[in-house]
Amino acid sequence: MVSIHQRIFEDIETRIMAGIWQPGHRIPFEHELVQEYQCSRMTVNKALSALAERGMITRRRKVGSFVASRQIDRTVMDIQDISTEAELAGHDHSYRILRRKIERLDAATAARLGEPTGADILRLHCLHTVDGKPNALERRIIMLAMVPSARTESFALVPPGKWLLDMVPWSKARHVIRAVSADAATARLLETERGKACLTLIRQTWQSSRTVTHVEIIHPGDRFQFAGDFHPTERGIPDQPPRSGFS
Amino acid sequence: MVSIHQRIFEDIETRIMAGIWQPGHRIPFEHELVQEYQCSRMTVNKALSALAERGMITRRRKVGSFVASRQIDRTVMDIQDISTEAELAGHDHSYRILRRKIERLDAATAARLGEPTGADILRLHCLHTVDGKPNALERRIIMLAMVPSARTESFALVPPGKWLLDMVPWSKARHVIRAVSADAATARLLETERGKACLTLIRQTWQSSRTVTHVEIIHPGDRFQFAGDFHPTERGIPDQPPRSGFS
DNA sequence: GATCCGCTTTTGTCTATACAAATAGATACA
DNA sequence: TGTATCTATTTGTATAGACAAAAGCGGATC
Repeated sequence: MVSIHQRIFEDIETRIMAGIWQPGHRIPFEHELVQEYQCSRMTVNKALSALAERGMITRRRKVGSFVASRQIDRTVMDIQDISTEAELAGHDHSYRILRRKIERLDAATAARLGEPTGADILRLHCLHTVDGKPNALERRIIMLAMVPSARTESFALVPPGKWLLDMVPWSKARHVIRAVSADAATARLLETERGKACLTLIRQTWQSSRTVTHVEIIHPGDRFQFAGDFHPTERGIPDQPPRSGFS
Repeated sequence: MVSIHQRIFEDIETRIMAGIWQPGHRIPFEHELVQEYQCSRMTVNKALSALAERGMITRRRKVGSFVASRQIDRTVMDIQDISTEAELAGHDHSYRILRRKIERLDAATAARLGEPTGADILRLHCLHTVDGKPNALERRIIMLAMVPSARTESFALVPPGKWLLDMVPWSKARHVIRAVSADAATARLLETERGKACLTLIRQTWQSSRTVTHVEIIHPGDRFQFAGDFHPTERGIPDQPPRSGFS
């Protein structure tokens, strides 16, 4: 069920994480692990290479492999975009523009975005469909001062998110995830009941302190979730490489 | 000077970074790359495995390898223990144990966790309060085989999340965020209406390949959100961990 | 003592082969 | 028409053997 190289990896990882093998400790040589696990050197090598890749150990020819310096604990999660993910997973994704209008920023929205009232914007509403079912409602604001070419773009062929990625460099993004109950209009579009729990992702993207775009993506709670794995193995490389006489 | 697997890795990486191969694009099969580079499949496999490890491509048997989604769609958020998070944001946090019981894993839950039925567990339910208002309902399962000392711990002084963080090393965590409607019991505890949209964070933590704990934290949608900043770096985890908190 | 040379150990890479696991697609069957 | 089974393809894992590269070590030489 669990492969040998994975088991070796985990055995060593566990000992490092549990502090049984402190930073600087020499890990058994490949040929010793070959004896211990009764497998080939390539298998051991794969496990140790993976540990080195993750920065948990450092390896030096003729010297050996050593536990790297202390770990930095971080609990991080990554969030993937549903449309891209859907395509990758072999699902059918399509979208439809519900609204496309050039407006001026009203005071309330301007305050929310931290941009001046009256700025030219393009307001876009899209409905994303995965395998024939409505999966997400996208409500986007594009700052036309930052992306003038959006003024004439129809977004008929390329979804706005993808188009913007290719078009505009960005330097910062802020994400907010919240749960909201669907209002009547949203529920109708997403083909769900009113009041249904929906997962909303809000993303605002800046290019050097000026907003490029602000997007709100609303998913029905029963059709979407964010998921991600995390390995707490960010380890620094030791400043001075360990030497043979390390105690 | 540069090894073959490294060259293959870099060739593909370059094409992905330059956008020549867009997300979703199929990467040549291993046997095709073997032909192209005139090397063995193991060498190609090493390169592609490394790309998959880095999250630049996804691989599926019988199907092939594909360019993964763009980095902006794989944003990173950090998720902390509730009490730590509340304290950081300058809020007053307290909690109350609603249930603390040693049980055996039933078949359904066991399957969900990927652990054997009948294993000894500690089931813990906590209600977290922030600034006097119920903020989160925590439903936790601790595998007693992995954390024997939890059997006698009362969790009266230290919240279970924090206690476990200090107590048990972990090597992998999986997070899932979803939106759910509150059932009657949940709504009553969280002092909200039934059917209210709630944000649920599910986290399963492993040490090696064995589950340490599984926790479900349910927040009322109007009192909580996840938020995080993200700055683009090279593909991978950003230099500075983003923040997360209330607002 | 200093320098160079070669020996040895350990990791790094590569090959050719083999079988296992997953699964899309085709085929047979109820 | 739907379901079960088979087949072919692709990735995943493992092996045994080989040579290369890095580097510590000791010895020979100046």
